[in-house]
Amino acid sequence: MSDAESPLIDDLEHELRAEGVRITRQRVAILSALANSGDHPSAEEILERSRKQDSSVSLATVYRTLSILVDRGTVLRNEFDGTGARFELANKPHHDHLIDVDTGDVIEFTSPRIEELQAEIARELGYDIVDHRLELYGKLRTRD
Amino acid sequence: MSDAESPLIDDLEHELRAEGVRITRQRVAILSALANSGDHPSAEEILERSRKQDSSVSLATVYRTLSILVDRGTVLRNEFDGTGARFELANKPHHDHLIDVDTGDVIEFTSPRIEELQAEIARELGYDIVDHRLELYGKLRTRD
DNA sequence: AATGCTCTTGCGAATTATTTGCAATAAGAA
DNA sequence: TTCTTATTGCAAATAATTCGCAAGAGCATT
Repeated sequence: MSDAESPLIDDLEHELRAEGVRITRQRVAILSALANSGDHPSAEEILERSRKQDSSVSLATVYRTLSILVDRGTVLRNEFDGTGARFELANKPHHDHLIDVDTGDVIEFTSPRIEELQAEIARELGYDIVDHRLELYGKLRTRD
Repeated sequence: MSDAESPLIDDLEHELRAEGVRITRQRVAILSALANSGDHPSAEEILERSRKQDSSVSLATVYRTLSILVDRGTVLRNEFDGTGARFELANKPHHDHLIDVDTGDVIEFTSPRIEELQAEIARELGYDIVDHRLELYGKLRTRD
């Protein structure tokens, strides 16, 4: 059993260190939890998952670390339903979300056309977009 | 000085009454506050504004009433920045929002093209859209 | 207008999600 | 190893919203 981390975690650590962010056990555990999550975990879920690697992680540290990572753009914060934020590593290309209102499942999608239209609309209104949020809430189409 | 309410409030009252919702002083005051607001007030702001008409309104009642109105589709709930919900009467045609990140101003816009694309994307993923949220966060374009 | 059944209200306490103060601890440079 | 300073865990503090409950209205009926 090696202690070797994944190249992804390794890269993130180096980037962070380069910016003067100290690499603590807890932060590595949190980054790992995020890196190993294919979904969009809440702070509470990230706490549970990172504790498997380092049981000393506390919820306050999860929040503090997420805050740093979100500010740096390393992590994306989403607020899908209004019941707490959900996070994901920002190592994938930009995408928006479709939330299944029945199951809570989150599906990622991209639409360059929509992005273009957004920029166009903002431009017409005299603005430059600094961020945007597009969420579709849907029900699985059935043929009952 | 007449006590006559606006036709809008009047209509809303009738609709609500028809659905068995009791029309209380507080509810009328809250509806008026919403009807007279061109912006997107928070629950706290709606409390202040409705108290001008009926000083007995409490924050709990504002929330309870908003909840009823949102469920009925009479009022729309937005969560722009994550610091509390903002509400607006749903008597205007559908629109999305562009939030000025510097001033907090909210500009409404519509884009039939984006709506179409959203439906198309959902359809391709096997879903029917039941709701959606599109928010653009922008900075006023300047020529400094 | 008075009655009564039921819904609504105000109040304060309870929740939920997140942030903060503080003393103890650990990173990382020397 | 040592030292300086950032980071941590814990518990208490916030912020936004919801809830329990007894008192107080709606409104359909008389």
